[in-house]
Amino acid sequence: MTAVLAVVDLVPSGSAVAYGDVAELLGAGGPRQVGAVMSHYGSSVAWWRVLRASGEAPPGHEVAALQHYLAEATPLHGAYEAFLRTGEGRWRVDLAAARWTPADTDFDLLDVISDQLERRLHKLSVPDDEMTV
DNA sequence: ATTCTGACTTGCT
DNA sequence: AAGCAAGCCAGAA
Repeated sequence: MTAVLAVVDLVPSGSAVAYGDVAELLGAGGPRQVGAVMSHYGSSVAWWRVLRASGEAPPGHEVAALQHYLAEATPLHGAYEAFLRTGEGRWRVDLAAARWTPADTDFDLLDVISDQLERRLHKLSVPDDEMTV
């Protein structure tokens, strides 16, 4: 799960990724696994930057998420104004515009992260000097 | 070993 | 645009 959180940490302010994207970058598990991790340990990272492929915020946290989106100017769709006032109305993150695309330097980090995960799955040891990243 | 469950996705009405 | 059925993956019961 630390691997999932590590990836979320790489997502920059103002952008976002889908659960499935994280799984893909990690090269292991699926969207549901990522969702499971986020529901239990997400509170320690920028959880609002990980959402459904449709652009909908995580269930039960749409209000808090929306405020973050507005704060960091994340591209949005729909009537979020009304939603904020009346709680009515549908809106979503414009994932087409907000989706995070890792840069070269990010891929290096992702490699290390997925590598550690891989080895953990094989029950092999991970050297101390690689446990941080 | 089997069944259930879920911060998921996709494809088809 | 919105709902529904299936597929999918792992952890829990």
